[in-house]
Amino acid sequence: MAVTIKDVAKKANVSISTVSRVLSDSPKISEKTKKHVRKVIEELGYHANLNARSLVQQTTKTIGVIMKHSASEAVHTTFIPEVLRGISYVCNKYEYSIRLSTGESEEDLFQDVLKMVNGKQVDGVLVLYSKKDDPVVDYLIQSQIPFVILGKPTKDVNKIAYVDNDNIHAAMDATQYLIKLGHKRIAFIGDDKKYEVTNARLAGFQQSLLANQLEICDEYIKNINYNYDEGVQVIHELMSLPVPPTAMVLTDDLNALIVLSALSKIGLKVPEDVSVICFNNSTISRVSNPRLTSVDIQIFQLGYEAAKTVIEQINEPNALKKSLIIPTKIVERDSCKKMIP
Amino acid sequence: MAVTIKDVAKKANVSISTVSRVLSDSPKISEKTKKHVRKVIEELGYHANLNARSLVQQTTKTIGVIMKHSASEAVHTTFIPEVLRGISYVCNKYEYSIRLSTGESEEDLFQDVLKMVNGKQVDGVLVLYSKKDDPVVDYLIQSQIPFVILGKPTKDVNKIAYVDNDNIHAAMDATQYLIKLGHKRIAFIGDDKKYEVTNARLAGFQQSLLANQLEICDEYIKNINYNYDEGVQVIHELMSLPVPPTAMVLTDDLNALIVLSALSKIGLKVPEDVSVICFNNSTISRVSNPRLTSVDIQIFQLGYEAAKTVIEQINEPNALKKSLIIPTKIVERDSCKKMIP
DNA sequence: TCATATAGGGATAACGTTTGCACAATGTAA
DNA sequence: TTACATTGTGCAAACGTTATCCCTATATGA
Repeated sequence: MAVTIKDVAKKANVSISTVSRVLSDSPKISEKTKKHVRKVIEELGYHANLNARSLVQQTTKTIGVIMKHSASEAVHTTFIPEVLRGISYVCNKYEYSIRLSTGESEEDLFQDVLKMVNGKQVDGVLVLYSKKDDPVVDYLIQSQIPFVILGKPTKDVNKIAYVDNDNIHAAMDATQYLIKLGHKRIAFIGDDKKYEVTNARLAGFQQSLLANQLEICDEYIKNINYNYDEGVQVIHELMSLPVPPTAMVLTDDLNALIVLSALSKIGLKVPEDVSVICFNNSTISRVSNPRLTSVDIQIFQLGYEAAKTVIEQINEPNALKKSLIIPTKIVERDSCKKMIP
Repeated sequence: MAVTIKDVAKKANVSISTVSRVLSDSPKISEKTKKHVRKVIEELGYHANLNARSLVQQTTKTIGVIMKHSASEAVHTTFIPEVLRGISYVCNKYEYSIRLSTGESEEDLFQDVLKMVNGKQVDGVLVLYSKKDDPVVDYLIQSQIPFVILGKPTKDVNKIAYVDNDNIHAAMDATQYLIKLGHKRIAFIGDDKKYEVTNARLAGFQQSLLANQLEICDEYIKNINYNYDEGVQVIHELMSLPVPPTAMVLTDDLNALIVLSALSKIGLKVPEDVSVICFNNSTISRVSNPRLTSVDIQIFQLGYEAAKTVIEQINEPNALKKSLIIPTKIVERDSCKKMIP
């Protein structure tokens, strides 16, 4: 059996209250006693049982991190490790730990969240995606637990704390970037339409075209679900159009990698024949061939701020549900080229 | 305040023991009472406090997953999401949940493990890497907690349960594959030498050369740490050798992607000028340009089996510390070519 | 001298469960 | 009728902490 506070108390010849106070470095205990108790703790290799502590303190020092359900194609993205890195960084700093959702299907995921929250296993929750009619978010609101969404909520925007990029603007910037290079026929290739990011970016793309009096052509709007064959198909459709696009906006760099390959397969060169700009600026953008001009959404920072916001919400549950917009920046590399008129 | 078992008991006019028994579907309770209590539970929206349960049952139904420390470059790999997917799958099935390590440095990581294990927050631990002189593993052994390593332990192989590929053999296969295509000058580019995988693969590579009476040339052995510039540098060094290699074995497909770009940068084509085979067969291999011939190490399966083994160890702590070798398979794509003599 | 702070630490009631034991009510066998 | 299982339920002791209240010296001030 593990060594408990009682064992320490007995061996140190003090009460368990004293040991507990030493643990929390209470000023009510003399330095002498502290030193003595600490020595015994050391000797016995004692470590507090955090479940017991959670039980009485009604707090777990743990946040629940909800990823997309694991059957989703999007979990392959380099987004996950990087955002986790940002979250870890903060959690480590504030001495919080992470409980990860394991749901395979959306329903599993929901049950998982239920268990975490109702089971009092977490003090707050961080949802790494945003989509319409998400039962998870509805439940979180109702449960009153502190939580933040990484992404823009689809409703109750004022009641929910969130951390996001301004994806509409970012997409406008990206599109504008291509337009400035002289491109007029620009395609948009998104990923999973279920999630809000994709919609926001599409909206930005369209607004930018409108603002520049360019025609919005439905045939230029596609999506790929991180699947090679699908990518080949989409590129085929796009490039065999009577008037094919000369540039593309991609919402993810893994998809951009696919597009790069698909274009090469039909003998088209980037950026000579087609310019490509993508979102995320993850490692992939930096190392592909050609290297991708990419909208840096600062994934680490997103995770960092999101985690920080959750912890702040936990510590001040009645504080304003503030939302944070992380700036984006276009990182120019080798995948875009000026149109020769 | 949250609704507790007492509230349910009161409202249902039964004792808390009865409610508890209904919760665990004990045969000692009549169907009638069960139905009634369940209805009350539903009405009140009651859900057991899992901390309290953990405390009395001395079990958490949670496993701790230890990644490499988050400052490590390797966390960018597509390995993480995929292995997490495998782990999630199993955890979900067995109703376990995941607590993730958050350590940024190696020391942080160690403290994190200490906290998890000593704090009784997990029933078992899954270590996602293997390296020499790892205090984490030493501690896990000493603490007697069930744990498994994903990778080959550097010592105490018989006392530690692990799940791994046969990396030596896999590397031999990969090398042999190139040799069969007629290559005689083969380079090896690993990643972080700190971890055991890299060493095993290097060993396999060298053994294969030996077995084929090919010279092992130190200048052909390099490594890249998921960094573009480093990759460019390494490729430069390699290809400006008096006798440059005609083929390469890479230990990671993200690194292979870098190599692809670096080669292209100096005007060399894959597979025409240089053949490339890599490990992991993650999404990247499938979508790069050219698509990479890759050793499929079955990442999902690794995660799946590792998690399953931990849970088995938890349920039967005295069972043999069995180890599992997940088979590998070369997936042929477009990055290797027969040498024209 | 007495009254009164004050510092240091002990007892004990929570926290929300599970579970071994006791026990009442009912059924069954002799 | 008595004795004894059987079935269903309640009581209360754990689990390992924290936190509130309380007590006892000793020091301080008048």
